[in-house]
Amino acid sequence: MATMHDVARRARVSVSTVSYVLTGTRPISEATRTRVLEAMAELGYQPNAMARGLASRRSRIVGLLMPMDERGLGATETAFVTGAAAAASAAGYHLVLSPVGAADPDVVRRLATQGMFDGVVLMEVQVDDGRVAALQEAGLPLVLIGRTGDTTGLSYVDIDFEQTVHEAVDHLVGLGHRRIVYVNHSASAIAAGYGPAVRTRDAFVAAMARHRLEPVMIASEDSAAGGRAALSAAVAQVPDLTAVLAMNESAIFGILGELAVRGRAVPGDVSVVSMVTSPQVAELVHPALTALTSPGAALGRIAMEALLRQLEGAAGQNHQQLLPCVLEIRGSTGPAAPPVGGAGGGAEPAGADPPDR
Amino acid sequence: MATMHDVARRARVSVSTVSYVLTGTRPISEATRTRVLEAMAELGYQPNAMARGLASRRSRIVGLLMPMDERGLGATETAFVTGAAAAASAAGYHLVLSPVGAADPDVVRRLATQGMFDGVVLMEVQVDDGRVAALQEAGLPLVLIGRTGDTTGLSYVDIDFEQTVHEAVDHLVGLGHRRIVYVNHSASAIAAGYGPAVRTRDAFVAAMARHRLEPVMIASEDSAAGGRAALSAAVAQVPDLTAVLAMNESAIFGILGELAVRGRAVPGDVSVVSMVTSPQVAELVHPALTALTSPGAALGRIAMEALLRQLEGAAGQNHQQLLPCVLEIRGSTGPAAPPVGGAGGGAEPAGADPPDR
DNA sequence: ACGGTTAGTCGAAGCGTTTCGACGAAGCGT
DNA sequence: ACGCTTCGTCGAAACGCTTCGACTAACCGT
Repeated sequence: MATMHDVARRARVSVSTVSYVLTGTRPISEATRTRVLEAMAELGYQPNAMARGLASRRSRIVGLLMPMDERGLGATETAFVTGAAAAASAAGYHLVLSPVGAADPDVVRRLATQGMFDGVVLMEVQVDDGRVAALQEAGLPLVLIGRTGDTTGLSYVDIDFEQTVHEAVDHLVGLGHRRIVYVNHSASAIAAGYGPAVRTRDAFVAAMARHRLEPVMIASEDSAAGGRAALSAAVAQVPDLTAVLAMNESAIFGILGELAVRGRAVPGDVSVVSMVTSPQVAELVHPALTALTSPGAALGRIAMEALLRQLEGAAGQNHQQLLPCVLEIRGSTGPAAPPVGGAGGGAEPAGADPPDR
Repeated sequence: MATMHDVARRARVSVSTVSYVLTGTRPISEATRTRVLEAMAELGYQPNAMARGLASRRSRIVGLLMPMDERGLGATETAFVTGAAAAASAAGYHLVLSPVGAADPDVVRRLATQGMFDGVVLMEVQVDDGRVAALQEAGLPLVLIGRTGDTTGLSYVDIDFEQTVHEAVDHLVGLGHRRIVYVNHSASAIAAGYGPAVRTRDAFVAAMARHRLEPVMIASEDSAAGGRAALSAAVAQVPDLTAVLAMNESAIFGILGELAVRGRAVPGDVSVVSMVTSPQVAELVHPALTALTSPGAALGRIAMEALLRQLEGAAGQNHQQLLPCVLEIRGSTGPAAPPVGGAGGGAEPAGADPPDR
């Protein structure tokens, strides 16, 4: 590995001159500049990242802090990561992936004071999140994906859940649906203050109220089995439901499966809308899902860009931005079935059509 | 940020002593050790990662090099990443995610000579991959996930595709299937020498030959639409096929959908086996998919552990390991339909739909 | 009682950069 | 022709750590 000394010697200049050529912090004559550049090329010189980091107190490394449990990442989270990674790499920064549980602010504090990160993006933020405080105390530039309850003085990007839910509900109500059930994330997620779960819950209540409808929400585990159970619970509670709104990308398939088993056609008998879903997933089933597709990669990218801006320029103001999911109407929603003839729990006139999907 | 000097002063020892306490490279008396430790605790001292890296020539950072195109990562690749990240973090290493296209060895070379990485794991290796040579020239410890054509002198872990395909074929043949079509990745992936695509193709030919059956392979784009097209092509070519073997996690849902549309029941008329698939995905559809589930996280972990071993101990020999996918029989396979009588036997409980993740 | 180890500690020399203060040589206005 | 900036360059001091070569005691066997 050639060092700056080697380059300096070969170009017959001092080390500092070489440094100035590299960083452009001081004027250098065209003549020496090219001489230095040539020397570098000839030696295949690459500046040493550690030394540079030590001397300049800027590592050009940013951290992406996220929980990483056994079940891996969902499509949306993966999109955050790839979006952020692409943005970092494009700006010449390295991106370190750090698995940090939502519950250990101490690990976060240690990371922060190691001086390895110029700044961090924190994912999967809880409404009340100790890690945020730890990071702030450490004085580390910080951008959240998601947000805490109190966001004053914080930079974040997040999905606009309120808007997203309203759009979903409006779409269904516009089709004539009145008895709409919302399948949220798990009860434990809600209890833990998981933002998306909590915010969509509240937004759903508000959206339904606006239409003078009664909001029924079911919490569901994040799995197909959870979805099946949730749909059963939904039907038990609202036997004549005509639409299901789901936030839970994992549960949605269970919901569809259970609907098929019960002989309720989609969208003939029941319309289904999936929120915060990727198009690939929505296209997987037949009929394809009407969905609110999440701007995952965009969020990751925007968060990273905001962080880098904070690192480069004036550490000035915070970047706070909400991006709604966009409604993409596909085959899983349709006009509400006409007012039910029979009452109660009766099965449906699913009739002829086999419940294939 | 407290430095070692501060700790040393407070503990009334020299800087080097503090360092020895930290690294354990030289014996330190119990008395001073505790004195130093106390000083650290009181000051909230954290060693500076950059300085340590510079002085010791070991950054404790490893790279995970992988292509990251727009469409993001599949479930299997994501599992590699999380597995590797967990292993790295458990060993006190940082993991840098570097998006590098399969086609730019120069970017890789630059990364390698920057001295930021102690070693790297390279994912999505092509059969003939310039990046491997670049990394080797740079003398950087290296482990592959996947493998090149010639693996002498290389460390890698990979899925045992040969074994996996044989198991899949044997399972189907054991159920009496004779006309089996294999849906592979896209033609362009195969042409590019994408290992999984190439190796499964060859293994499929071999496996079928062993049973004296004719191997029919269809290349399919990685999407539901691609899967539908592939199934159509398959039926066109082998109208009375009784089983489909798919390698393409994205296409599988299109295949199932198209099967349903054509009124072929799964597994009544056609059995379906999905290879290199995660249980979550397999469970998404109804009936759940018989699948060969990929040991994704395990591969990531093993690769990382092999790399770290190489970093710590003797840079000795290479770690070369193949892990087969394990067959998990679910509802999508069954006995072959009796020698063709009529076609459509009636409606089916078709099945299928689902998602990714 | 004496050279030879060994345990425990220190001081200083790096590691490869950045960055600060200096300094000579031009170039400027007047 | 005079001081004054500005330009271009240099040397040296950090940055916070690891590591090497000493050095001092205590301990060993003989």
